[in-house]
Amino acid sequence: MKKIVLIEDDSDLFALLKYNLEKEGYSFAGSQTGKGALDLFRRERPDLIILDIMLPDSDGLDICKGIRATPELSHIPVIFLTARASETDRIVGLELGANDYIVKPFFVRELIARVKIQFRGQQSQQRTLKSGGLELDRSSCRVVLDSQELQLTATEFKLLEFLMSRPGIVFSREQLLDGVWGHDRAVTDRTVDVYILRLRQKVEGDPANPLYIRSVRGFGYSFHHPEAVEVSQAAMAVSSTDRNLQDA
Amino acid sequence: MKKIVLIEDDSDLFALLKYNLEKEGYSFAGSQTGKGALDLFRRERPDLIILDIMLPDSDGLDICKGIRATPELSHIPVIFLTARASETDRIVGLELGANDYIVKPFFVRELIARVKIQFRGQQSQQRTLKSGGLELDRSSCRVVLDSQELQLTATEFKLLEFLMSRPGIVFSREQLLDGVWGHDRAVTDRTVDVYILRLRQKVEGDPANPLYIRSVRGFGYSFHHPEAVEVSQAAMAVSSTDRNLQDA
DNA sequence: CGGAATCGTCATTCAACTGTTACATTATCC
DNA sequence: GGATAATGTAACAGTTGAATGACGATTCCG
Repeated sequence: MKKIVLIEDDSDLFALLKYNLEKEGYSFAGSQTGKGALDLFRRERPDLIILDIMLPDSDGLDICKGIRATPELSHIPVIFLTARASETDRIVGLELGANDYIVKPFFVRELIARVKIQFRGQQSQQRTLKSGGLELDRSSCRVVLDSQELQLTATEFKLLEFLMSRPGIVFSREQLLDGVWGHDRAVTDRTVDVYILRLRQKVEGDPANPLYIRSVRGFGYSFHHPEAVEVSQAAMAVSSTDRNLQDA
Repeated sequence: MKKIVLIEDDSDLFALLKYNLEKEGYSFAGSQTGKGALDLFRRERPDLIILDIMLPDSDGLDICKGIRATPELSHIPVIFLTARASETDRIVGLELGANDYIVKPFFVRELIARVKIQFRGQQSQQRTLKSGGLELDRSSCRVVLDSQELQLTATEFKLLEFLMSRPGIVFSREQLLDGVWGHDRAVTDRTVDVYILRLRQKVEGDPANPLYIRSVRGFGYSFHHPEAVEVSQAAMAVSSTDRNLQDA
């Protein structure tokens, strides 16, 4: 369930959007004042922020700057909401790091549509993730290894899905806990190790020689990148020229 | 450089956008007719498509549907451009898979800003650092030298990343300890020497003649500036020619 | 209710990494 | 050239980090 936080001082609009967003199935939180907005974000860890620019007590642009400057918030998409329609206002808003900019008055359904867009691209809408003999189907929550179905638990599945959807990228235990267990977790980071172990026991033919899940000492874990080999081969073609130069 | 393809029948607007997008440094292609648009996309493989909805010969919405239905194109972001401003039109456009929707008349700078948004996130920070045959990938924590992967420890990696991300700049041991080990370190500054040594043993072909990591006596260490490397390689190429000449 | 599956934690083990030291080597200055 | 300081290098002992097996707690399900 995606969580949205709204900062909007107009009570009518606030209620209207709250109603519609909740009806769409989003988890909702909000405030009618800009004061303490950043603290609210840190507490709620929303997946999307909708921000009125003109607030009586503070400037939405400043809040946005604050979001982008806070490491644990900087990745969250921001949609600006405003009555200002001048060119410079729009540009400033967008260039400040907003992901979208909606001018009042607007259609609620358009806002909903634009909210959905922010969530679309994030999850590589692929229904199935494949790598080598490993295949994960999101819609049926099934994992198949070499045409043999595996029995994964819910947590194991989510962890594998998280890793497979971002192949090659190394995640710290912290990031994995955030992504798989959720930010309001109460879980030790060592737990990740254990789940990686359990996953490997099911997924890897030889758990001692992991083919899919890589440990990166001091950093975390990553899923094997399918293109890693291709890339290094391409690099070889190029760099051989360099080597010839040096050899000469 | 990112490539953008524009489908827009209005000659004035087409020329205006072409001019501005190219001025922004984007590679540009386009057509003033909707016919054959999908073929154009398949040929050009753009990173972004800007699509007028109202075309004399075809419907932009259909083209968008076609994009989303074509596997090799489906991931490409689409921005709709249109004079239609009714609610249903906007919703349909957005829900059809468009990533943004701009109503005419619009400000060119706003369009540019919205184009940039589509590309943001993809390259929030430089993912890979390159210099000569040395390549460091931040997201996968990998280092490749002349197409051969190196096994670096966490500290070695962080040190190399620190230096490579600021090529040419000389850092004192103090600064390196702050940047790599953190402010709350309890580490002797001679430790830096040892890690530089270990890095050189892995990174430099000939540790006695460092190509990448330079010692600056009395000050500290620095990574070779990319241009400096090129120059030295160029010099090497020249001198080898000389040698060959003399040998001949 | 009972049993099984799942969850999260803990303690242990071992290999790898870390940081220090001592000593060798090199550069710099007079 | 020789004294001196800075850097390079090798070896070491302590520490850390990841893999692993075992354990109690919780949830699920009949």
